Amino acid sequence: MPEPAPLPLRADARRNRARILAAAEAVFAEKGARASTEEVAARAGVAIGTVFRHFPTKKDLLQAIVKDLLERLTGEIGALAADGDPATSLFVFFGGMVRQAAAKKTVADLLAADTGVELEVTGPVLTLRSAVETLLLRAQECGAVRPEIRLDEVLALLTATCQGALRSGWDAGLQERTLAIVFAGMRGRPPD
Amino acid sequence: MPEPAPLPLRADARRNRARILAAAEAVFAEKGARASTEEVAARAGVAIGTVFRHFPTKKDLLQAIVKDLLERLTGEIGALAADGDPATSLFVFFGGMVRQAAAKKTVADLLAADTGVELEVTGPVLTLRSAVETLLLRAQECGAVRPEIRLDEVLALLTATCQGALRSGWDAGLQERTLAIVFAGMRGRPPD
Amino acid sequence: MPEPAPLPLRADARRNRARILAAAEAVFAEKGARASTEEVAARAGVAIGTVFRHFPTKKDLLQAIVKDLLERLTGEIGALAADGDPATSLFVFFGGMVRQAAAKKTVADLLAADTGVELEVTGPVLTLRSAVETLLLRAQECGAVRPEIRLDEVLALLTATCQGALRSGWDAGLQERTLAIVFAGMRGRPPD
Amino acid sequence: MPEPAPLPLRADARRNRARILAAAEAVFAEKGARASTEEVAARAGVAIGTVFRHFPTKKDLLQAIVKDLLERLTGEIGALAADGDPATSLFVFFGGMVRQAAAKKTVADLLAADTGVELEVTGPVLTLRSAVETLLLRAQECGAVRPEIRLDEVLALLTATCQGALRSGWDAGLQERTLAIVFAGMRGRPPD
DNA sequence: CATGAATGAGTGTTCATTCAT
DNA sequence: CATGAATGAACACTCATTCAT
Repeated sequence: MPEPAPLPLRADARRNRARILAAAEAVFAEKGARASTEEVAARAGVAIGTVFRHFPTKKDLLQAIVKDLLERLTGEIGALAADGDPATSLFVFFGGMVRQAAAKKTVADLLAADTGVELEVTGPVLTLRSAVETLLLRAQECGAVRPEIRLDEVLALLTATCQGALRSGWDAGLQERTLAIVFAGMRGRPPD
Repeated sequence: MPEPAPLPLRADARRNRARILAAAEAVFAEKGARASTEEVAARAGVAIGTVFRHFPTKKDLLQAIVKDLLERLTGEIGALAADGDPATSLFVFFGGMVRQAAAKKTVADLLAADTGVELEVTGPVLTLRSAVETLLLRAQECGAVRPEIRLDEVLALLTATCQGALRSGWDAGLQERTLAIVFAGMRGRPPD
Repeated sequence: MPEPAPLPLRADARRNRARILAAAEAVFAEKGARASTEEVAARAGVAIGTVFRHFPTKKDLLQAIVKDLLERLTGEIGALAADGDPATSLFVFFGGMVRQAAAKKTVADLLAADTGVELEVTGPVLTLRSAVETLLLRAQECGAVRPEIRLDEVLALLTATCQGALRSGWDAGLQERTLAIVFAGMRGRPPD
Repeated sequence: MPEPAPLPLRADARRNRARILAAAEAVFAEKGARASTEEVAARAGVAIGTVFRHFPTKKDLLQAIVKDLLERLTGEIGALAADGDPATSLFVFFGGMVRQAAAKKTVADLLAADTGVELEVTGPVLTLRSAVETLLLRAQECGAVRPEIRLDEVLALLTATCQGALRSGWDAGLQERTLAIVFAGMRGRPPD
């Protein structure tokens, strides 16, 4: 098991780490995972060496971004599970994620990216899974999603739709109509 | 308009062209469009110069593969439109494509891939579109697909599902259950 | 000593040889010695193999062109020596060569070209030398060129002026004014 | 306008930059502009990447050499204009340049070379032009150069003679005798 | 003999990663 | 710690030359 990320002590180092992560998310969102590490450094306003001090390989940097993202998503789901309407929360979350995937390359692209390396983020992914599961179960309890549908299918549809939205540049209308079909499939009846 | 691919005349050249295409499809399927042209050459058992004689740039090679593939798909659809049951043909084709995407990275990955270059294959894509349209209209005529669904959504779902299947490595069961949900959405009623 | 160029027997081969030489002269005149042999073949309307059958290396091809050129020049000088005015023939020849160098890259460029290989054309060069010498001696006899000037200087000035004209793209006026200065130097008195 | 060459700040980088420039001048002087960048790197004792960090393209490297050279020449002329005898300064400079061209391929070869790319060095060239103009005007004022001769002809003769000296390998004696003729043409009377 | 496909060493250039300053 | 210069393997592409058809 890799060391659990020793937090840097000096304030400027922590600040740099954050700036690098933000820059990396922006750069990779814009240009995909093939953007060069140099560009991330430039956007972050630090030297290339600093990036590699914080993230010894490019893979580490990508993993860190994805982990951040997964945690943020898990948080959003938690909020929905606490306050949201059980019948719609799953669809709200699902739709939001797809809509944002179309804007940022990050989510879908990095989750299964064409990096040539496998990003190891199983931990955060599992957490996300169970967060989504909560939404799913609650939706099924009130009949908003057909009972035989499992978590795996929901996640499969989620990643598929994100990838599709991302890579094919759907416009807003197409996105909504496509989601409507998927949601109808999950509900087991025509869109309203 | 660039010259429409000067097909080689000599038998050995035609053989090599085919071997290169096959090798390229295999290599890019396995490692994505970032695999090197050298590797394609090696797999084809030819020297690097031979690859570039047949396909002057890497982009040309990728385009050739995609074009081949689109034409093959269009052919399959034609057959279904001729002989198949209107109510199921669309689903048969859709499912088949997703299943094959899971095996080969080619389809979805190359169609909108992270190549850094835009592949110009609009012609074959349009042909494919209208082939799919035929299946869709016929399915709608017999009530197998809800009438308000348009071609664009079908294609969006198709590419999304292929991408998902491809990039996330769905197993056969998951694939079928996911497709069942999508098909239910298109039919407007629960899966049978 | 290399074999004295075994003349090809078949008529079509001889024709091809001539077409290749003409094409090579044109191509190299236009684009310099770095133009590809493929381009020569294309311009000649033959396959690349045919070029290499006639001229086993690119160097051989360049040599052949230069030799041709030198022989043509030697011929022109012979004509001038036979019919021309002794006082002006040298200047006529000199000027003509520079003017043509400006139009064609051939002369000057190939004579000392940046080919990376030394073209071995000593024989034809010696012949050309003695042809020019005739013009020089006759010019000196009638006082049109200062007596202490030697053949080497004339040739040096000739190649220098050709190179200059060629590589720096002099316009017609500049060419004439520059030649006037050189000729004044050779005559030993101001230009008329 | 491209950024004006971000001069490196660190001492080792400045040292490397200088070594690369020196190596490039030597290599290109010896083998012409077609020598490979790799060879420059080897001669400079650095890795290939270092050359490209300092000069992002081969063209940039060539330009840097030429610019350096032009500035050095302009400096020499400035010194002559300040201290030298007006009647001889132009000839001293002209002769010096030709003599050095014979030793180094650099000057003439790179100024109008067969590089395949146009080197953009108009700025430094213009500066050099006006420096030479100073020498010319002063020489004409004291009757050492005929008044109708323009700057363009002087420069034309200069580049031509450099090219000639360079590409044909004149020996010292030939060089001097050839220059004597050119100078006689510029003075309008026989060499002394 | 002509053809033109195949070869493969070589070129300019990029970029993740290391390490001296 | 940060910096940014150095490294060098890798890549797309070219072209003189060879050789099967």
